[in-house]
Amino acid sequence: MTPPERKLALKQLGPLPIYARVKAMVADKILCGEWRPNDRVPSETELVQQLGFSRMTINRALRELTAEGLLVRMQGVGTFVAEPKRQSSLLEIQNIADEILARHHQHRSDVMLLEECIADREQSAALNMSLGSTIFHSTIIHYENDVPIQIEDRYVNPAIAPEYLQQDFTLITPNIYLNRLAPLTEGEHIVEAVSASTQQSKWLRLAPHEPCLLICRRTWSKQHNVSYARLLYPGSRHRLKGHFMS
Amino acid sequence: MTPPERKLALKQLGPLPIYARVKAMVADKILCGEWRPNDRVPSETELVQQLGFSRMTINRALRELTAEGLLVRMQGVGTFVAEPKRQSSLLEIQNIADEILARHHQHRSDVMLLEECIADREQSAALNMSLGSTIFHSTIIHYENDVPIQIEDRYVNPAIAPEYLQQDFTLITPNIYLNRLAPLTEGEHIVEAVSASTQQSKWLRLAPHEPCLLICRRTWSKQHNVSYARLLYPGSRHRLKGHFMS
DNA sequence: GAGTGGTCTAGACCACCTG
DNA sequence: AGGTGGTCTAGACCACTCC
Repeated sequence: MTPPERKLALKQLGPLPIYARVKAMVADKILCGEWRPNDRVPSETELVQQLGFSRMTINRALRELTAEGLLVRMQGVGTFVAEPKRQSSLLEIQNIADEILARHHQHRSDVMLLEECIADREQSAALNMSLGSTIFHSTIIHYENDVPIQIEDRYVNPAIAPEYLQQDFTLITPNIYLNRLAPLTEGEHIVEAVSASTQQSKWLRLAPHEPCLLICRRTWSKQHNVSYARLLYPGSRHRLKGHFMS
Repeated sequence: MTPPERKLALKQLGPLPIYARVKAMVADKILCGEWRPNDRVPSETELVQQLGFSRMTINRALRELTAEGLLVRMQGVGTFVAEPKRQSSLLEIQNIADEILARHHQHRSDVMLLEECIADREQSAALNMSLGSTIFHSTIIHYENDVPIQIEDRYVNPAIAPEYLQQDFTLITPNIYLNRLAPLTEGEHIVEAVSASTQQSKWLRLAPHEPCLLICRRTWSKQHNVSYARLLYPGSRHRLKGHFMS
């Protein structure tokens, strides 16, 4: 690709700021395997010439990718693709339907809500969108042998999954559906213990004051923020387990 | 402090780059409590005038502090001190004292119990010892700035740490002590949400029915099972966070 | 409209590494 | 010496929020 074409391609990537588009381009080459670990990445000067943006902008893109662990930089030497990180089983994104089937139990889900909504502060922050954007929202109850085991509240970036509201989530979980559209490359979990609301208690058939495990999971596909899920489990019916070695 | 003095103070901070010194100054004011959560931080323009550096430099400092979670910024509104987060990594075995010190807070612990006991079914299974073996047991409350944040119930294999009962665990955490004796090579976490007992509620100063996060952690050193810890956190005062890439 | 943060530029100087 | 990343500046334009 000649420099002007490359610049054009970057410009077509959407309304993202330039540094973000440069990040996306570089991350893409790394994640799709075109640039392999320990490969040398073009220098800032080269990218300035190739892409036609100022060095500060290129520098910001590469600096942030370094902070995110995709690149390694050495002053006086150059910029290189980092070795991929190890992953932990505790953090595996598991599809709840598969998890239940693996226990040889039956999985069923009820879709309680499937709507367009306006992102509030928490949701917009989690999806990295501006406050008041239109996003998709689903609320689904998952059952294991007819015992409710999870309430899945999911907020989805409509740019990634424009047909989200037309899906039948009793047949396919949002997790699987989204993974087909945009294979996830990155995720973040926050786990905490909370009390359930009255509505949630009813849906999960909880004993009074029964504690719940709340897992807030944000997922990315390449540089795009795909969805934000709040998974609520009855404390008595679910645990998270993880194993690691050093 | 007048602007010239402030700039001087920053210059004396050492050979760090300017943006890092600005970060340190701002972080310092937040962590020492001079700027409290939700306080407004001077705008970029104000800092440019007060400190005499260019706006790009100030911007980088504030942007990185935002990424680190110390600040929250809203376009058109301003920059504010973020609510402190109490969270730890899902992946790493962290020593709670270090974790608290990393937040620039004070750590203190009370030893409530330090005894020899007979392993019950759960404990013997966790330590892979026979039912009825003699094991060591400690119960310690950890405080962050005098707020109780964790009850650590730990069961230890006496073969690995014969002097366990003679230690002063207000000076060194069991975690560190054991790690020195037998560096851990393997671990397992089980995370769940539970209610606290009456005694635990009292120790942690919990509101009625406040849910808690329970982390049961087994650790190994080489082939030897070292200890089994049950870490109980108030749900409102602690989260677990994990990040991964594939 | 005034103030805020978000971004971008064109140039500059420096420390560092390698030939 | 020449290329690399690391930093800094002075100015600019924009989108956003609040009054």
